[in-house]
Amino acid sequence: MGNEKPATVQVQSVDRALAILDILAIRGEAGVTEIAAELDVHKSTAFRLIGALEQRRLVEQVAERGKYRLGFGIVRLAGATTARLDLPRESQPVCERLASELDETVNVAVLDSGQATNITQVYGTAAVTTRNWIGQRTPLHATSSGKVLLAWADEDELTAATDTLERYTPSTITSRSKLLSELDLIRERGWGSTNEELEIGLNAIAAPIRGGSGDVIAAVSVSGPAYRLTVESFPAVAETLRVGAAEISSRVGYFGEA
Amino acid sequence: MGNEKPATVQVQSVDRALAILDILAIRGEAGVTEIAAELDVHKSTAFRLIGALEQRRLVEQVAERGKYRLGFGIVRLAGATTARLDLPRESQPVCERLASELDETVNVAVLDSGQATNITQVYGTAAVTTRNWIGQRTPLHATSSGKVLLAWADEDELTAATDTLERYTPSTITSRSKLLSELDLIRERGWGSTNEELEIGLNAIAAPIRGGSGDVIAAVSVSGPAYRLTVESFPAVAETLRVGAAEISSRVGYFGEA
DNA sequence: ACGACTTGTTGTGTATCGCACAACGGAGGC
DNA sequence: GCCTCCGTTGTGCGATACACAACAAGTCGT
Repeated sequence: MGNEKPATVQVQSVDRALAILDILAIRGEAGVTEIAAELDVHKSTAFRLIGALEQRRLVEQVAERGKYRLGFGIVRLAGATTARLDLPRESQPVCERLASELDETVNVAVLDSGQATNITQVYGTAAVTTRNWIGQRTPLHATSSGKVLLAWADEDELTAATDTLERYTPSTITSRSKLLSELDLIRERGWGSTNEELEIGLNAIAAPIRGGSGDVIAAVSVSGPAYRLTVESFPAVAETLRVGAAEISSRVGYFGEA
Repeated sequence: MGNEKPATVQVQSVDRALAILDILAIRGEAGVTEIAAELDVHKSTAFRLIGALEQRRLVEQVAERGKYRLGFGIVRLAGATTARLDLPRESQPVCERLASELDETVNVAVLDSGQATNITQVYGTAAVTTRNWIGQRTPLHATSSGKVLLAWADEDELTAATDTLERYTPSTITSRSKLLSELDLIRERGWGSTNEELEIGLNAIAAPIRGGSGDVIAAVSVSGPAYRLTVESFPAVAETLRVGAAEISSRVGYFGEA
């Protein structure tokens, strides 16, 4: 955790405390000794840091002298953020309808420091489904949401994201020029897709969600196994998705042309 | 901000950083100098602390060299919390229906370190309405939600909350024995109310929301001006609210008797 | 029932790091 | 063009975060 040197000067103890939040987000719950090991600090250090988070209710103890988990202070802070929190809330019912209609997993993701972060997820009814993506970050060039977010990203974000393109499957796009062509196509037709580019057997389609100012602020996607979500079905599924994306956009304040 | 001595030893810089999150939650956005003044630290100190939060995406800068606001890292952490995040999400549609049906502001609040914290709010249609409570904390003894949460609180929470009872209006209950009697009545009939106890002209009614284990985890309330939400209307409104509370309870996993 | 082990928690001295200070660059207003 | 204010940066120093030692409590095996 501490082996990567941050780009900017930062406050070590604050960074450690925030790392604890990430650890608890990933693990659900964890004890002092576990967290100390993960942070590579003494357990008394971890204990004090957890105490500081506990004081502000960002962390709470599950049981007396037991494990810790994220506290309601996180939700309280999230509740106080700007309308961007509306996105998970407003997209939820639309995602439920899309999941029901398309019978596959539906996600909403936002661009967050060089990766796509999933904030909403609704499963289809099939037993064979995708895993839980919420809170997880996925590479931009190898996901349908990521490509859509890149298609409307600013120059800096695009440059940073196309610096190195990691290959995940034989189908992953690792050529910058090929990726840029694909982004042109996405902007033109209004949707993006991946065909076994992140994972063998996994396909996905995504459409842009716009904010009040018309900028693309998120992407809604549907994903599923390639044998169900076939390439031939992409245009039809994309059309349904674009309707849903337009509805989410209007719910968060975008009333322009969709 | 730093004038109250915390009950437990804590990490000063971590506490300051978390205080910044609270400042940004309250103000929406703030600059370095503003935050420094609020924390009573040098602006370079504030700048470093903000930088540490920015590194972890809990804070982001609105514009280059400009003000800061809470970042998407908060939502990502919130998205990773346990089912308790479901409460805002699951209560939203029920609150919308209740607001439509009762035509007053509907809130959901949880007990959070000696106060009621509002996590969901839906307005009625009237032009005369209440202000936004989300993320804000209200005193337990002077709000309907607070009383309901107290009625089912454990002994420690109850003792702490009834230590000093601040008077907000001539009607505020400031007698501990009188408050305890009121809590008995609330448990008996299943709802609580305030009649101009927090603010002149403001009335409210609340009902308990139960979690999977049957414990009371939140309260749903309706509030409005006293001339509309009259004391005579309380029992009927309370009944509607209890139905809504039961529905929210079942949505978050409570299937016992309601 | 008891001993061993592990974990959470606490007191404390010290070295590291958070801090304020001084200074700079940029933006905005006059 | 100058002044003011704010965000940002480099740096020395003392306050605080840290590890260490130790203790209390819970769990498990015998």
